[in-house]
Amino acid sequence: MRILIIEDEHKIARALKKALEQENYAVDVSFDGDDGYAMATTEPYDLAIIDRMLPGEYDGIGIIKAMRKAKIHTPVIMLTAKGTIADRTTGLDAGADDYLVKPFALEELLARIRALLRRPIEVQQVILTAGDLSLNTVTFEVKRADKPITLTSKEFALLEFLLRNQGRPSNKDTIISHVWDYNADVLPNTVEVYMKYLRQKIDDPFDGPHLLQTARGFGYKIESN
Amino acid sequence: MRILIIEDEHKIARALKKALEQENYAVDVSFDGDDGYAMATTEPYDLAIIDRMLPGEYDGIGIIKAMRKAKIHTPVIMLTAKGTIADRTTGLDAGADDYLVKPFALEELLARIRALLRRPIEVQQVILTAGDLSLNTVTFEVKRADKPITLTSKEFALLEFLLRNQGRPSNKDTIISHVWDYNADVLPNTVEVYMKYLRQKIDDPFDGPHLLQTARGFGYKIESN
DNA sequence: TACCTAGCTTAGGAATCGCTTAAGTAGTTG
DNA sequence: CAACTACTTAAGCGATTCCTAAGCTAGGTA
Repeated sequence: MRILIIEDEHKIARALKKALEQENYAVDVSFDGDDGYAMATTEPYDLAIIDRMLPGEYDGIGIIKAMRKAKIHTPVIMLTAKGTIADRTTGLDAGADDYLVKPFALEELLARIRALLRRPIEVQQVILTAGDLSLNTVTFEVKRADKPITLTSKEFALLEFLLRNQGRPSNKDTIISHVWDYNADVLPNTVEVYMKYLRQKIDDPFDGPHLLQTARGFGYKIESN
Repeated sequence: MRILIIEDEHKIARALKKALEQENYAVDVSFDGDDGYAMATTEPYDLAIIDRMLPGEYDGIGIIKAMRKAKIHTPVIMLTAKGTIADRTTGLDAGADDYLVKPFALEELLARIRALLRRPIEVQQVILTAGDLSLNTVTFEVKRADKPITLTSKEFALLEFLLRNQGRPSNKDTIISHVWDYNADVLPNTVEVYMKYLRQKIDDPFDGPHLLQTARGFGYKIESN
Protein backbone atom coordinates (compact mmCIF):
# COMPACT_ATOMS: atom_id res chain seq x y z
CA MET A 1 0.00 0.00 0.00
CA ARG A 2 1.45 3.29 -1.10
CA ILE A 3 0.85 6.56 0.75
CA LEU A 4 1.64 10.17 -0.14
CA ILE A 5 2.27 12.80 2.54
CA ILE A 6 2.07 16.48 1.63
CA GLU A 7 3.14 18.49 4.65
CA ASP A 8 5.39 21.56 4.85
CA GLU A 9 6.46 21.05 8.45
CA HIS A 10 9.47 18.83 7.87
CA LYS A 11 9.49 17.53 11.39
CA ILE A 12 5.93 16.26 11.25
CA ALA A 13 6.39 14.93 7.74
CA ARG A 14 9.45 12.94 8.62
CA ALA A 15 7.91 11.54 11.78
CA LEU A 16 4.85 10.43 9.83
CA LYS A 17 6.92 8.85 7.10
CA LYS A 18 8.90 6.87 9.62
CA ALA A 19 5.81 5.73 11.50
CA LEU A 20 4.01 4.66 8.36
CA GLU A 21 7.02 2.85 7.00
CA GLN A 22 7.12 0.85 10.21
CA GLU A 23 3.60 -0.24 9.35
CA ASN A 24 4.98 -1.47 6.05
CA TYR A 25 3.48 1.20 3.84
CA ALA A 26 5.54 2.63 0.98
CA VAL A 27 5.67 6.35 1.73
CA ASP A 28 6.52 9.42 -0.34
CA VAL A 29 6.79 12.91 1.09
CA SER A 30 6.35 16.29 -0.53
CA PHE A 31 7.00 19.52 1.33
CA ASP A 32 5.07 22.01 -0.77
CA GLY A 33 1.80 22.26 -2.61
CA ASP A 34 3.02 22.49 -6.19
CA ASP A 35 5.33 19.54 -5.94
CA GLY A 36 2.72 17.61 -3.98
CA TYR A 37 0.10 18.34 -6.57
CA ALA A 38 2.34 16.99 -9.29
CA MET A 39 3.01 13.79 -7.39
CA ALA A 40 -0.61 13.25 -6.40
CA THR A 41 -1.78 13.51 -9.99
CA THR A 42 0.93 11.50 -11.67
CA GLU A 43 1.69 8.63 -9.30
CA PRO A 44 -0.79 5.99 -8.22
CA TYR A 45 -1.28 6.21 -4.46
CA ASP A 46 -3.63 4.18 -2.34
CA LEU A 47 -4.06 7.07 0.11
CA ALA A 48 -2.89 10.65 0.61
CA ILE A 49 -2.37 12.65 3.80
CA ILE A 50 -2.47 16.35 2.98
CA ASP A 51 -1.93 19.41 5.16
CA ARG A 52 -4.50 22.13 4.69
CA MET A 53 -2.09 25.07 4.77
CA LEU A 54 0.74 24.77 2.29
CA PRO A 55 3.25 27.11 0.63
CA GLY A 56 3.02 27.38 -3.14
CA GLU A 57 0.18 27.98 -5.51
CA TYR A 58 -1.82 24.98 -4.28
CA ASP A 59 -3.02 24.66 -0.71
CA GLY A 60 -4.50 21.42 0.61
CA ILE A 61 -8.01 22.15 -0.62
CA GLY A 62 -6.71 23.12 -4.04
CA ILE A 63 -4.83 19.86 -4.41
CA ILE A 64 -7.86 17.79 -3.49
CA LYS A 65 -10.09 19.69 -5.87
CA ALA A 66 -7.56 19.29 -8.66
CA MET A 67 -7.24 15.59 -7.93
CA ARG A 68 -10.99 15.02 -8.00
CA LYS A 69 -11.29 17.04 -11.19
CA ALA A 70 -8.67 14.76 -12.71
CA LYS A 71 -10.84 11.80 -11.67
CA ILE A 72 -8.34 10.59 -9.12
CA HIS A 73 -10.35 9.08 -6.31
CA THR A 74 -7.53 8.25 -3.95
CA PRO A 75 -8.85 8.62 -0.41
CA VAL A 76 -7.50 11.73 1.31
CA ILE A 77 -7.02 12.52 4.98
CA MET A 78 -6.68 16.24 5.55
CA LEU A 79 -4.56 17.62 8.36
CA THR A 80 -5.55 20.97 9.77
CA ALA A 81 -4.59 23.26 12.60
CA LYS A 82 -7.84 25.16 12.38
CA GLY A 83 -10.64 23.60 14.31
CA THR A 84 -13.67 25.66 13.41
CA ILE A 85 -16.59 23.85 11.88
CA ALA A 86 -16.60 25.98 8.77
CA ASP A 87 -13.03 25.00 8.04
CA ARG A 88 -13.70 21.35 8.56
CA THR A 89 -16.68 21.19 6.32
CA THR A 90 -15.04 22.99 3.41
CA GLY A 91 -12.30 20.38 3.59
CA LEU A 92 -14.73 17.51 3.48
CA ASP A 93 -16.84 19.14 0.79
CA ALA A 94 -13.79 19.74 -1.36
CA GLY A 95 -13.42 15.98 -1.57
CA ALA A 96 -11.43 14.94 1.49
CA ASP A 97 -12.59 11.67 2.99
CA ASP A 98 -11.54 12.46 6.52
CA TYR A 99 -9.67 15.09 8.47
CA LEU A 100 -7.60 15.31 11.61
CA VAL A 101 -6.99 18.36 13.78
CA LYS A 102 -3.39 18.89 14.78
CA PRO A 103 -2.04 17.88 17.18
CA PHE A 104 -3.33 14.34 16.79
CA ALA A 105 -2.40 10.97 18.18
CA LEU A 106 -0.51 8.73 15.79
CA GLU A 107 -2.71 5.83 16.91
CA GLU A 108 -5.73 7.62 15.64
CA LEU A 109 -4.23 8.48 12.29
CA LEU A 110 -3.28 4.85 11.78
CA ALA A 111 -6.80 3.71 12.62
CA ARG A 112 -8.24 6.19 10.16
CA ILE A 113 -5.84 5.06 7.48
CA ARG A 114 -6.93 1.49 8.07
CA ALA A 115 -10.55 2.58 7.92
CA LEU A 116 -10.08 4.29 4.56
CA LEU A 117 -7.95 1.60 2.98
CA ARG A 118 -10.49 -0.93 4.09
CA ARG A 119 -13.21 0.46 1.92
CA PRO A 120 -12.26 0.22 -1.74
CA ILE A 121 -11.01 -3.34 -1.80
CA GLU A 122 -13.47 -5.48 0.06
CA VAL A 123 -13.23 -5.57 3.79
CA GLN A 124 -9.64 -5.23 4.80
CA GLN A 125 -8.77 -8.19 6.88
CA VAL A 126 -5.90 -8.61 9.23
CA ILE A 127 -5.27 -12.11 7.99
CA LEU A 128 -5.17 -12.61 4.26
CA THR A 129 -5.40 -16.13 2.92
CA ALA A 130 -5.23 -18.09 -0.30
CA GLY A 131 -5.64 -21.82 -0.10
CA ASP A 132 -3.52 -23.03 2.80
CA LEU A 133 -1.39 -19.89 2.72
CA SER A 134 -1.99 -17.17 5.30
CA LEU A 135 -0.47 -13.77 5.92
CA ASN A 136 -1.05 -11.77 9.06
CA THR A 137 -0.70 -8.04 8.40
CA VAL A 138 -0.36 -7.22 12.08
CA THR A 139 2.13 -9.79 13.31
CA PHE A 140 3.75 -10.14 9.88
CA GLU A 141 3.53 -13.90 10.16
CA VAL A 142 3.27 -15.95 7.01
CA LYS A 143 2.37 -19.61 6.98
CA ARG A 144 1.65 -22.29 4.48
CA ALA A 145 0.16 -25.62 5.54
CA ASP A 146 0.68 -24.42 9.13
CA LYS A 147 4.41 -24.14 8.58
CA PRO A 148 5.88 -20.72 9.34
CA ILE A 149 7.68 -18.96 6.49
CA THR A 150 10.23 -16.20 6.90
CA LEU A 151 9.98 -13.38 4.37
CA THR A 152 11.99 -10.20 3.99
CA SER A 153 10.00 -6.98 4.12
CA LYS A 154 9.96 -6.53 0.35
CA GLU A 155 8.84 -10.10 -0.13
CA PHE A 156 6.17 -9.54 2.48
CA ALA A 157 4.92 -6.33 0.86
CA LEU A 158 4.81 -8.05 -2.49
CA LEU A 159 2.89 -11.03 -1.19
CA GLU A 160 0.46 -8.78 0.67
CA PHE A 161 -0.21 -6.84 -2.50
CA LEU A 162 -0.85 -9.99 -4.48
CA LEU A 163 -3.16 -11.36 -1.80
CA ARG A 164 -5.15 -8.13 -1.69
CA ASN A 165 -5.62 -8.41 -5.43
CA GLN A 166 -6.31 -12.10 -5.38
CA GLY A 167 -7.45 -13.64 -8.62
CA ARG A 168 -6.64 -10.62 -10.73
CA PRO A 169 -3.26 -10.38 -12.44
CA SER A 170 -1.12 -7.31 -11.77
CA ASN A 171 1.54 -6.35 -14.27
CA LYS A 172 5.05 -5.45 -13.24
CA ASP A 173 4.62 -1.69 -13.52
CA THR A 174 1.54 -1.76 -11.34
CA ILE A 175 3.33 -3.88 -8.79
CA ILE A 176 6.32 -1.55 -8.75
CA SER A 177 4.18 1.52 -8.28
CA HIS A 178 2.33 -0.01 -5.36
CA VAL A 179 5.05 -1.91 -3.58
CA TRP A 180 8.01 0.43 -4.11
CA ASP A 181 8.05 4.15 -3.36
CA TYR A 182 8.74 7.10 -5.60
CA ASN A 183 12.50 7.56 -5.50
CA ALA A 184 13.09 3.87 -5.83
CA ASP A 185 12.85 3.26 -9.53
CA VAL A 186 13.48 -0.38 -10.04
CA LEU A 187 13.56 -2.39 -13.22
CA PRO A 188 10.74 -4.76 -14.11
CA ASN A 189 13.31 -7.49 -13.85
CA THR A 190 13.51 -6.86 -10.12
CA VAL A 191 9.92 -7.97 -9.81
CA GLU A 192 10.73 -11.15 -11.68
CA VAL A 193 13.58 -11.86 -9.32
CA TYR A 194 11.32 -11.34 -6.32
CA MET A 195 8.76 -13.65 -7.80
CA LYS A 196 11.39 -16.31 -7.88
CA TYR A 197 12.28 -15.66 -4.25
CA LEU A 198 8.63 -15.84 -3.25
CA ARG A 199 8.09 -19.02 -5.19
CA GLN A 200 11.09 -20.60 -3.54
CA LYS A 201 9.53 -19.86 -0.18
CA ILE A 202 5.81 -20.27 -0.60
CA ASP A 203 5.43 -22.70 -3.49
CA ASP A 204 8.45 -24.90 -4.21
CA PRO A 205 8.78 -26.55 -0.79
CA PHE A 206 5.13 -27.56 -0.69
CA ASP A 207 3.13 -30.30 -2.31
CA GLY A 208 -0.04 -28.37 -3.03
CA PRO A 209 -0.80 -26.38 -6.17
CA HIS A 210 1.45 -23.48 -7.05
CA LEU A 211 -0.35 -20.40 -5.74
CA LEU A 212 1.79 -17.78 -7.42
CA GLN A 213 0.94 -17.86 -11.09
CA THR A 214 2.19 -16.07 -14.16
CA ALA A 215 -0.37 -14.82 -16.65
CA ARG A 216 1.92 -14.09 -19.55
CA GLY A 217 1.34 -10.63 -20.93
CA PHE A 218 -0.99 -9.74 -18.06
CA GLY A 219 1.11 -10.08 -14.95
CA TYR A 220 1.24 -12.17 -11.82
CA LYS A 221 -1.56 -13.35 -9.60
CA ILE A 222 -2.31 -15.52 -6.64
CA GLU A 223 -5.15 -17.93 -7.11
CA SER A 224 -6.95 -19.40 -4.18
CA ASN A 225 -8.13 -22.65 -5.68
CA MET B 1 -30.42 8.08 -0.76
CA ARG B 2 -31.69 6.06 2.16
CA ILE B 3 -30.23 6.45 5.62
CA LEU B 4 -30.69 4.38 8.78
CA ILE B 5 -30.32 5.93 12.23
CA ILE B 6 -29.82 3.69 15.26
CA GLU B 7 -29.91 5.86 18.36
CA ASP B 8 -31.56 5.27 21.72
CA GLU B 9 -31.86 8.89 22.75
CA HIS B 10 -35.19 9.70 21.19
CA LYS B 11 -34.60 13.42 21.24
CA ILE B 12 -31.39 13.20 19.23
CA ALA B 13 -32.81 10.56 16.91
CA ARG B 14 -35.84 12.64 16.03
CA ALA B 15 -33.80 15.80 15.52
CA LEU B 16 -31.47 13.94 13.18
CA LYS B 17 -34.29 12.40 11.22
CA LYS B 18 -35.88 15.78 10.72
CA ALA B 19 -32.63 17.41 9.66
CA LEU B 20 -31.76 14.66 7.21
CA GLU B 21 -35.23 14.65 5.72
CA GLN B 22 -34.83 18.32 5.05
CA GLU B 23 -31.75 17.41 3.05
CA ASN B 24 -33.95 15.10 1.02
CA TYR B 25 -32.71 11.81 2.38
CA ALA B 26 -35.14 8.97 3.14
CA VAL B 27 -34.64 8.21 6.82
CA ASP B 28 -35.51 5.24 9.04
CA VAL B 29 -35.00 5.27 12.78
CA SER B 30 -34.46 2.47 15.25
CA PHE B 31 -34.22 3.04 19.00
CA ASP B 32 -32.45 -0.10 20.12
CA GLY B 33 -29.68 -2.39 19.06
CA ASP B 34 -31.57 -5.57 18.29
CA ASP B 35 -34.19 -3.88 16.19
CA GLY B 36 -31.51 -1.76 14.53
CA TYR B 37 -29.44 -4.80 13.74
CA ALA B 38 -32.39 -6.45 12.06
CA MET B 39 -33.07 -3.40 9.92
CA ALA B 40 -29.44 -2.86 8.99
CA THR B 41 -29.08 -6.42 7.75
CA THR B 42 -32.37 -6.77 5.92
CA GLU B 43 -33.03 -3.40 4.29
CA PRO B 44 -30.80 -1.80 1.70
CA TYR B 45 -29.41 1.47 3.06
CA ASP B 46 -26.93 3.80 1.46
CA LEU B 47 -25.57 4.88 4.83
CA ALA B 48 -26.06 4.18 8.53
CA ILE B 49 -25.59 6.43 11.55
CA ILE B 50 -25.15 4.28 14.64
CA ASP B 51 -24.74 5.20 18.28
CA ARG B 52 -22.01 3.36 20.11
CA MET B 53 -23.93 2.75 23.33
CA LEU B 54 -27.23 0.98 22.81
CA PRO B 55 -29.66 -1.03 24.90
CA GLY B 56 -30.22 -4.60 23.84
CA GLU B 57 -27.88 -7.40 22.95
CA TYR B 58 -26.13 -5.51 20.19
CA ASP B 59 -24.23 -2.30 20.85
CA GLY B 60 -22.95 -0.11 18.03
CA ILE B 61 -19.72 -2.03 17.54
CA GLY B 62 -21.59 -5.33 17.54
CA ILE B 63 -23.96 -4.17 14.84
CA ILE B 64 -21.13 -3.01 12.60
CA LYS B 65 -19.23 -6.23 13.05
CA ALA B 66 -22.33 -8.24 12.28
CA MET B 67 -23.00 -6.14 9.19
CA ARG B 68 -19.48 -6.56 7.86
CA LYS B 69 -19.58 -10.26 8.56
CA ALA B 70 -22.78 -10.43 6.52
CA LYS B 71 -20.88 -8.70 3.68
CA ILE B 72 -22.91 -5.53 3.97
CA HIS B 73 -20.57 -2.71 3.10
CA THR B 74 -22.91 0.20 3.77
CA PRO B 75 -20.82 3.10 5.03
CA VAL B 76 -21.29 3.72 8.74
CA ILE B 77 -20.86 6.85 10.83
CA MET B 78 -20.53 6.04 14.50
CA LEU B 79 -21.78 8.40 17.19
CA THR B 80 -20.07 8.29 20.54
CA ALA B 81 -20.09 10.15 23.81
CA LYS B 82 -16.74 8.78 24.78
CA GLY B 83 -13.86 10.74 23.42
CA THR B 84 -10.84 8.70 24.36
CA ILE B 85 -8.63 7.58 21.55
CA ALA B 86 -8.89 3.92 22.43
CA ASP B 87 -12.65 4.07 22.06
CA ARG B 88 -12.45 5.86 18.78
CA THR B 89 -10.03 3.45 17.23
CA THR B 90 -11.95 0.33 18.18
CA GLY B 91 -14.93 1.84 16.43
CA LEU B 92 -13.00 2.50 13.27
CA ASP B 93 -11.29 -0.84 13.38
CA ALA B 94 -14.58 -2.64 13.82
CA GLY B 95 -15.52 -1.38 10.38
CA ALA B 96 -16.98 2.08 10.91
CA ASP B 97 -16.04 4.53 8.18
CA ASP B 98 -16.18 7.60 10.37
CA TYR B 99 -17.20 8.69 13.83
CA LEU B 100 -18.48 11.79 15.56
CA VAL B 101 -18.18 12.73 19.20
CA LYS B 102 -21.35 13.98 20.83
CA PRO B 103 -22.26 16.75 21.02
CA PHE B 104 -21.57 17.51 17.41
CA ALA B 105 -22.61 20.24 15.01
CA LEU B 106 -25.29 19.18 12.54
CA GLU B 107 -23.33 20.94 9.80
CA GLU B 108 -20.44 18.66 10.36
CA LEU B 109 -22.51 15.50 10.28
CA LEU B 110 -24.06 16.59 7.01
CA ALA B 111 -20.65 17.26 5.50
CA ARG B 112 -19.44 13.82 6.55
CA ILE B 113 -22.51 12.18 5.10
CA ARG B 114 -21.88 13.97 1.83
CA ALA B 115 -18.26 12.83 1.94
CA LEU B 116 -19.24 9.20 2.39
CA LEU B 117 -22.04 9.16 -0.14
CA ARG B 118 -19.92 10.87 -2.72
CA ARG B 119 -17.79 7.90 -3.51
CA PRO B 120 -20.13 5.75 -5.53
CA ILE B 121 -18.95 2.23 -6.19
CA GLU B 122 -17.89 2.60 -9.77
CA VAL B 123 -20.31 0.67 -11.84
CA GLN B 124 -18.45 0.00 -14.99
CA GLN B 125 -18.90 -3.02 -17.11
CA VAL B 126 -16.45 -5.59 -15.83
CA ILE B 127 -17.79 -8.64 -17.60
CA LEU B 128 -18.59 -8.39 -21.28
CA THR B 129 -20.65 -11.14 -22.86
CA ALA B 130 -21.99 -12.29 -26.19
CA GLY B 131 -24.03 -15.44 -26.23
CA ASP B 132 -22.22 -18.01 -24.11
CA LEU B 133 -18.94 -16.11 -24.44
CA SER B 134 -17.75 -13.98 -21.53
CA LEU B 135 -14.73 -11.76 -20.99
CA ASN B 136 -13.74 -10.41 -17.60
CA THR B 137 -11.79 -7.16 -17.91
CA VAL B 138 -10.48 -7.38 -14.35
CA THR B 139 -9.26 -10.95 -14.10
CA PHE B 140 -8.62 -11.19 -17.84
CA GLU B 141 -10.49 -14.46 -17.93
CA VAL B 142 -12.27 -15.50 -21.10
CA LYS B 143 -14.75 -18.35 -21.25
CA ARG B 144 -17.06 -19.90 -23.74
CA ALA B 145 -19.69 -22.39 -22.63
CA ASP B 146 -18.02 -22.24 -19.20
CA LYS B 147 -14.76 -23.49 -20.65
CA PRO B 148 -11.77 -21.25 -19.96
CA ILE B 149 -9.91 -19.91 -22.97
CA THR B 150 -6.35 -18.62 -22.95
CA LEU B 151 -5.70 -15.56 -25.06
CA THR B 152 -2.54 -13.54 -25.62
CA SER B 153 -2.77 -9.89 -24.67
CA LYS B 154 -3.29 -8.73 -28.26
CA GLU B 155 -6.01 -11.28 -28.80
CA PHE B 156 -7.60 -10.20 -25.56
CA ALA B 157 -7.51 -6.52 -26.49
CA LEU B 158 -9.02 -7.30 -29.86
CA LEU B 159 -11.83 -9.37 -28.42
CA GLU B 160 -12.57 -6.74 -25.79
CA PHE B 161 -12.84 -4.10 -28.50
CA LEU B 162 -15.23 -6.21 -30.55
CA LEU B 163 -17.37 -6.96 -27.52
CA ARG B 164 -17.58 -3.29 -26.60
CA ASN B 165 -18.79 -2.59 -30.13
CA GLN B 166 -21.07 -5.57 -30.26
CA GLY B 167 -23.35 -5.84 -33.28
CA ARG B 168 -21.68 -3.09 -35.26
CA PRO B 169 -18.90 -3.94 -37.69
CA SER B 170 -15.51 -2.27 -37.29
CA ASN B 171 -13.21 -1.99 -40.24
CA LYS B 172 -9.56 -2.90 -40.05
CA ASP B 173 -8.25 0.65 -39.80
CA THR B 174 -10.59 1.44 -36.94
CA ILE B 175 -9.56 -1.72 -35.17
CA ILE B 176 -5.89 -0.95 -35.63
CA SER B 177 -6.25 2.54 -34.23
CA HIS B 178 -8.08 1.29 -31.17
CA VAL B 179 -6.28 -1.92 -30.36
CA TRP B 180 -2.72 -1.01 -31.29
CA ASP B 181 -0.99 2.01 -29.85
CA TYR B 182 -0.30 5.12 -31.83
CA ASN B 183 3.28 4.60 -32.91
CA ALA B 184 2.70 1.01 -33.90
CA ASP B 185 1.77 0.94 -37.56
CA VAL B 186 0.70 -2.48 -38.60
CA LEU B 187 -0.69 -3.74 -41.86
CA PRO B 188 -4.39 -4.48 -42.26
CA ASN B 189 -3.38 -8.05 -42.92
CA THR B 190 -2.26 -8.32 -39.32
CA VAL B 191 -5.86 -7.88 -38.24
CA GLU B 192 -6.93 -10.68 -40.54
CA VAL B 193 -4.31 -12.93 -39.04
CA TYR B 194 -5.50 -12.16 -35.54
CA MET B 195 -9.07 -12.82 -36.53
CA LYS B 196 -8.01 -16.28 -37.49
CA TYR B 197 -6.29 -16.78 -34.17
CA LEU B 198 -9.40 -15.61 -32.33
CA ARG B 199 -11.67 -17.85 -34.35
CA GLN B 200 -9.47 -20.82 -33.65
CA LYS B 201 -9.89 -20.17 -29.96
CA ILE B 202 -13.42 -18.89 -29.46
CA ASP B 203 -15.37 -20.32 -32.37
CA ASP B 204 -13.87 -23.39 -34.03
CA PRO B 205 -13.72 -25.65 -30.95
CA PHE B 206 -17.36 -25.01 -30.06
CA ASP B 207 -20.65 -26.30 -31.37
CA GLY B 208 -22.66 -23.10 -31.12
CA PRO B 209 -22.96 -20.40 -33.77
CA HIS B 210 -19.84 -18.59 -34.91
CA LEU B 211 -19.77 -15.37 -32.90
CA LEU B 212 -16.99 -13.64 -34.80
CA GLN B 213 -18.40 -12.63 -38.15
CA THR B 214 -17.02 -10.96 -41.23
CA ALA B 215 -19.10 -8.23 -42.82
CA ARG B 216 -17.41 -8.07 -46.16
CA GLY B 217 -16.43 -4.51 -47.00
CA PHE B 218 -17.44 -3.22 -43.56
CA GLY B 219 -15.24 -5.09 -41.19
CA TYR B 220 -15.67 -7.56 -38.36
CA LYS B 221 -18.24 -7.85 -35.65
CA ILE B 222 -19.39 -10.04 -32.83
CA GLU B 223 -23.03 -10.92 -32.85
CA SER B 224 -24.77 -12.18 -29.77
CA ASN B 225 -27.65 -14.06 -31.36
C1' DT C 1 -16.32 -17.13 -67.77
C1' DA C 2 -12.80 -14.12 -66.54
C1' DC C 3 -11.37 -10.81 -63.59
C1' DC C 4 -10.76 -8.07 -59.50
C1' DT C 5 -10.59 -7.49 -54.83
C1' DA C 6 -11.40 -8.52 -49.92
C1' DG C 7 -10.47 -11.67 -46.85
C1' DC C 8 -8.14 -16.30 -45.42
C1' DT C 9 -4.29 -19.12 -44.41
C1' DT C 10 0.38 -20.67 -43.56
C1' DA C 11 4.97 -20.38 -42.24
C1' DG C 12 8.93 -18.19 -40.43
C1' DG C 13 11.85 -14.46 -38.69
C1' DA C 14 11.95 -10.71 -35.26
C1' DA C 15 10.86 -8.96 -31.03
C1' DT C 16 9.45 -9.46 -26.53
C1' DC C 17 8.60 -11.75 -22.15
C1' DG C 18 9.67 -14.28 -18.21
C1' DC C 19 13.09 -17.25 -15.78
C1' DT C 20 17.35 -17.96 -13.88
C1' DT C 21 22.10 -17.39 -12.21
C1' DA C 22 25.59 -14.55 -10.69
C1' DA C 23 27.46 -10.66 -8.96
C1' DG C 24 27.57 -6.00 -6.93
C1' DT C 25 26.07 -2.61 -3.24
C1' DA C 26 24.56 -0.84 1.10
C1' DG C 27 23.48 -1.48 5.62
C1' DT C 28 23.71 -4.27 9.82
C1' DT C 29 25.60 -7.46 13.12
C1' DG C 30 28.90 -10.07 15.63
C1' DC D 1 36.46 -5.27 10.04
C1' DA D 2 34.74 -9.49 8.51
C1' DA D 3 30.47 -11.87 7.68
C1' DC D 4 25.93 -11.61 6.74
C1' DT D 5 21.51 -10.03 4.99
C1' DA D 6 18.45 -7.60 1.98
C1' DC D 7 18.06 -5.51 -2.19
C1' DT D 8 18.99 -4.64 -6.92
C1' DT D 9 21.09 -5.08 -11.50
C1' DA D 10 23.10 -7.49 -15.43
C1' DA D 11 23.16 -10.88 -18.84
C1' DG D 12 22.00 -15.08 -21.20
C1' DC D 13 18.50 -18.61 -22.32
C1' DG D 14 14.27 -20.53 -23.95
C1' DA D 15 9.62 -19.94 -25.04
C1' DT D 16 5.98 -17.31 -26.52
C1' DT D 17 4.03 -13.68 -29.03
C1' DC D 18 3.88 -10.49 -32.73
C1' DC D 19 3.94 -9.26 -37.35
C1' DT D 20 4.87 -9.78 -42.25
C1' DA D 21 5.17 -11.91 -46.67
C1' DA D 22 3.25 -14.67 -50.04
C1' DG D 23 0.13 -17.57 -52.00
C1' DC D 24 -4.66 -18.98 -51.80
C1' DT D 25 -9.93 -18.81 -51.70
C1' DA D 26 -14.27 -16.91 -52.39
C1' DG D 27 -17.61 -13.24 -53.38
C1' DG D 28 -18.96 -9.78 -56.55
C1' DT D 29 -19.06 -7.77 -61.22
C1' DA D 30 -18.55 -7.06 -66.18
